[in-house]
Amino acid sequence: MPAPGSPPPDSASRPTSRDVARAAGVSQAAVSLVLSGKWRGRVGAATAERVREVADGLGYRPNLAARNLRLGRTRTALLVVPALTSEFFAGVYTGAARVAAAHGTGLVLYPSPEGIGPARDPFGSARAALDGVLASSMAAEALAAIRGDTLPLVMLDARPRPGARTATVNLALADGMRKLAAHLRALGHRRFAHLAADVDSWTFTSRAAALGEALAGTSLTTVRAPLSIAGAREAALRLLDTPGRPTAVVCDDDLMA
DNA sequence: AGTTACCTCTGGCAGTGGAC
DNA sequence: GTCCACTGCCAGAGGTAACT
Repeated sequence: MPAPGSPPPDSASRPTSRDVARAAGVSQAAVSLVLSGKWRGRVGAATAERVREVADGLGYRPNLAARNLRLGRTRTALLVVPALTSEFFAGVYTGAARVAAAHGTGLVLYPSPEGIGPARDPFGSARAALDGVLASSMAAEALAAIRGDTLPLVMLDARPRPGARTATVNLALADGMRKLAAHLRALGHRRFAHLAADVDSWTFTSRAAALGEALAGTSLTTVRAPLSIAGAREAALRLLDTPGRPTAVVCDDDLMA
């Protein structure tokens, strides 16, 4: 019998549930039930208390690799974003991580070095390391290397794919543009410019279309600019230097604004 | 090339004791 | 003797590395 608090002699490194079982005088299965909180009705209260005490004394921590192996899931999800230069993505991560934690799942952030292009698999075998993938402002096709055709995928701010096994959460782009246009019109603006991000993605294309529709019948000039402060500034200066310059400029992104 | 060990979890089942 | 609730154990699955 090992001294309380010290690992049994045959335990080469960290204690296992088998060590706890041996020290507590119960089966390994009973240890599993107690420590996973599913013991009521199957293990006596006194026994459960003893198992917990022994586990604490030995410093037992479940082996996550073995648990993942047994359960076939890792309680880990990956959030892929095309960049970390925008506060928007920081907000996405914070919110997603909070909700994931509330469901007992960890969230790993992966700013893809390829931007919105096809993302590489950061794990080598993401399908074995993850339970699911979340992606913000990226096309589902760009995530093929990471998720294959098996990992669940939730897309944020991306083209909906009817029929595909993919959930999509989108902003109310058209409604937002309508409200924005109505607000600017109410302020008396009649000449508009759209400082559009020079990025070929569904969200920016959709925003442009929605804005065009909302401002139909007005003077709307669209200028494309790199998604950066310097690029947007240069494009805006050019725009404001033209005759009949716009009185209101709508930007695709906070960075450009 | 085939076998074993690693570690955890869980469905199914056996043993025990109390009530009727 | 039968039924039921409670308690705890057995067996097997899962991927990979080490071993035979």
